[in-house]
Amino acid sequence: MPRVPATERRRQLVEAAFRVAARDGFGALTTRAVCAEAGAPLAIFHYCFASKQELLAELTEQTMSALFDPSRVELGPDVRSSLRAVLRAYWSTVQEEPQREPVLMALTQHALHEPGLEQIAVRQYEAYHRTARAALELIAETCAVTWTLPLPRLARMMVAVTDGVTLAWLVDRDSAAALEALDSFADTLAAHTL
Amino acid sequence: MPRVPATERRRQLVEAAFRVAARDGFGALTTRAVCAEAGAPLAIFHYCFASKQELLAELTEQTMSALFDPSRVELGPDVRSSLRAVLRAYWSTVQEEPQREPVLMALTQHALHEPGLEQIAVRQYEAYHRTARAALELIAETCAVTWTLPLPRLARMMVAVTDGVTLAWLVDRDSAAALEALDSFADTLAAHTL
DNA sequence: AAGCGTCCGGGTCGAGCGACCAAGAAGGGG
DNA sequence: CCCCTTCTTGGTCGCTCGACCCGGACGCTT
Repeated sequence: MPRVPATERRRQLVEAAFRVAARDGFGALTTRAVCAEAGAPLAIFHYCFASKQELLAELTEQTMSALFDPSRVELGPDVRSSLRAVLRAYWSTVQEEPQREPVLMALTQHALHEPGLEQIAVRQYEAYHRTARAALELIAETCAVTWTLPLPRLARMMVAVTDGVTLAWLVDRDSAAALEALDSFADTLAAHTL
Repeated sequence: MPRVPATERRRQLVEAAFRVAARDGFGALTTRAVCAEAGAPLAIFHYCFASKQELLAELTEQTMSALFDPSRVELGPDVRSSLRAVLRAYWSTVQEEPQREPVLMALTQHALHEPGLEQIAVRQYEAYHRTARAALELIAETCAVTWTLPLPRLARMMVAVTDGVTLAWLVDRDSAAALEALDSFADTLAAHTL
């Protein structure tokens, strides 16, 4: 084992944890599995992290930071095509890294029932809603329109759409149906502009 | 412990399992916790179930059977109000038994990564889509309209809406925002009629 | 080259897990 | 009445888990 600074080791372990959770499921995410995946002895773990919870918190943050960025999407000329572009961009990130969303969902699910981790799920969804809101504001600005519904509500709807479509896809892996649904949602949401 | 037929015991254990999962989270759903909740000795478990997986399968089936039934919803005069009625009826079942959806979602999540349980999640979502489709057909018939999108796609959208809204609500427990989102979705989906 | 803070790693502890067993109690049918 | 199926029960096995300890190796500083 090469000698490596602790912060770097932490990063390695977080990455290994992601791979384990993605490949074998959240239930298989044990300290032993993480260390084995990282090719490190078991005791490394509690040298780098005070507890497993600390790893989970960092794993969430790390995975969230790779989140979809709406400001890099090339918007269309009108609201409808812009919304499609945003949702399709989200979807392409899901397809590119099909493991990220399941891991994030499992982390949310886990955090909801784990004392001391609840706020992780809350911050996760605050970030989702912030992202959706930013995308909506960007579209309104670019296409020179105003939304006829309160922005927070539209943002919630958009997060619900992406979450819902993703969840169904996780189960049946019907990518075509997922993309169709997202496109149709883009059309329906576009109706809420003036 | 009173003497009780095995099938009845199974039912008791499934109910106890639901209470444990609802109260303490899916991670706390152990054979010991279930038996303790049912007030039964541990060995009862493997007398009634061949394995823990068998309990989980039955728990899913049992919980699904209490699912929302769209045929009992009083539809409105037009598509928009009918859709609102259906979604609001779904939401009221969520509010009445706020534990059911989290348990079902955790079961789905677990089934996705557990060999031999994957088909449970698939059947779960087939049931969801069937239910949504039935509701949409009922609305079309009652309001004498036709949908301008393929029924399977609309059904998928509806399931995505309910799942997405429910998921966000599990995190922030903002019931008002959830209901607003559902109402707005009803309005947008109603646009897809001729 | 000596010293010291940083990092490695084998080994282990107690708790909790799913699964199982053998013995015993209940109770209905012959 | 006894027997035999059905159900109950305490105990325990083998395993994995998170957490931890401590001796030792590294390598930078002085």
